[in-house]
Amino acid sequence: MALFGGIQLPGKPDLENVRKLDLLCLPMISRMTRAGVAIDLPYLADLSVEFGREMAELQRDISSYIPPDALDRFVDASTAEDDATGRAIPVEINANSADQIRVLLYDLLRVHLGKNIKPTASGKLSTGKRQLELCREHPVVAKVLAYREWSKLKSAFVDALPKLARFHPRGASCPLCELPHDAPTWRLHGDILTTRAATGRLSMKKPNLQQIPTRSKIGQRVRAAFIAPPGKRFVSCDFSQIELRDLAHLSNCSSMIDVYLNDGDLHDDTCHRALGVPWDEKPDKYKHRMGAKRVNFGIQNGTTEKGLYLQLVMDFHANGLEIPDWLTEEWCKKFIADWLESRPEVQNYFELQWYRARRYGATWDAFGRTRLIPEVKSMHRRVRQEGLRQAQNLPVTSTAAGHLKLVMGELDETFRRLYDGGIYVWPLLPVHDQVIVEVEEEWADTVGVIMSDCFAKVAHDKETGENLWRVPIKSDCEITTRWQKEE
DNA sequence: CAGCACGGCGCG
DNA sequence: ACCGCGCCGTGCTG
Repeated sequence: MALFGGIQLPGKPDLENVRKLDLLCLPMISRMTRAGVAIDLPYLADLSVEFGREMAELQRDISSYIPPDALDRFVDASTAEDDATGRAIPVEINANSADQIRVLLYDLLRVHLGKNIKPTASGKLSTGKRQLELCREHPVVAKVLAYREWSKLKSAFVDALPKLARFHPRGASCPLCELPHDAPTWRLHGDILTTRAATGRLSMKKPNLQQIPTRSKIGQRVRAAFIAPPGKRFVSCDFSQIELRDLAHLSNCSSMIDVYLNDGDLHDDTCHRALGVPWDEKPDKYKHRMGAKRVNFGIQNGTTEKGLYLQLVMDFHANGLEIPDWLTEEWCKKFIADWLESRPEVQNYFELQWYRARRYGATWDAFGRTRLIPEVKSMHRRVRQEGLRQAQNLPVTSTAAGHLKLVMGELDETFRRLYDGGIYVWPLLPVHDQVIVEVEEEWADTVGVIMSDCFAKVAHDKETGENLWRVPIKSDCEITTRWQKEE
């Protein structure tokens, strides 16, 4: 019994097995780092100008809400000198400053009145997104949130990425990346770190290409700056709901396993089981499915009713909808309780992790990767509960991370064979549950099939072909010219 | 000027 | 008071 590379499923701490797993993906990581990914600098330059204009306008709008008698609280030192000359001081709030936003929203405009705004660690009222979403009635709040989105995307990506790009000169074999390319290009080569995350995940820095925007409309425009060079395609393959499939397997939850065996939809299943939607009715996209999705993904992290509530408030706003009457913290509490009650094996499995954390001071995943959890012995309740959530989360996240390392190891071998046959596949990025490669257009479909197949068989015994998981593992594949959703 | 903590937020 | 990361700007300190 063995997976690719002789990896075992010991189900108990196993350092040697994990060492082998971690070494498997190093060759591909080395190739990824050297290849880098091409980026469209002129396009980003345009975005920078446009984003800057949007920010300036919003900053003016926000500043116009400052009460006249409070203007002096927002004068910064560089403009204050004008006072002596008797000229009018141009007062603008620095919308990047949480302190200034806090003063404007809470001290001056009192937008939080009647709302339950929680303080941050240091005791000040939080101006975070989750809190501001509760005060959206006041028009200035929406402006602040909009400003934050443009600002984040501009500073962290649009303006930051070009500074890290390296120039690749024209050449049959570029000395930088060893990648044959006809046109000169700029490419980003982030460092891929293998020993950073407590969960065994890979992380990335300078830049971290695992955090390139994708969720928002504007984010998609940033992501479009990543391009496949002329004549090439991106092939991106990801596991479908791998963490939920792993949770089903690890907890041996019969109802979740049934859903996946029948190629069903877990979110709909949750609507029926925990929300009481009759089995012959189709769940409503917003009333049922949105919440079901949130709980399905949140449950493994020990989400609270408050957390779920705030999350759903944000979901409704993101879809331009009013908060419905039935959405309360009480409702969320019952939802979470019903979820766990209808899937008792999962509740059981979580309790097993808590037990391990308390008894052994550690939890471990399917491959034997172990994480110490000293927090569970803390004097402080908050810290203890933090430890329990970590213990609960680890096996799922860590097992899923192991799956990705397995496919990276196996694909690297496959790609080397293809290379010998004249097909050049260049792995570019690992993104937690997916691998992105660059390949000549004519081979994109072939490579997509090869990758999908490798992903789907990640848990198969490499000698017998038997699926060692209690659920089928599925994958999705996309072929694109830019790193964004097509059309 | 560099380094740091903090609040905040991008991704899975 | 939802897990895991890395990175931004602010505001303070040495």
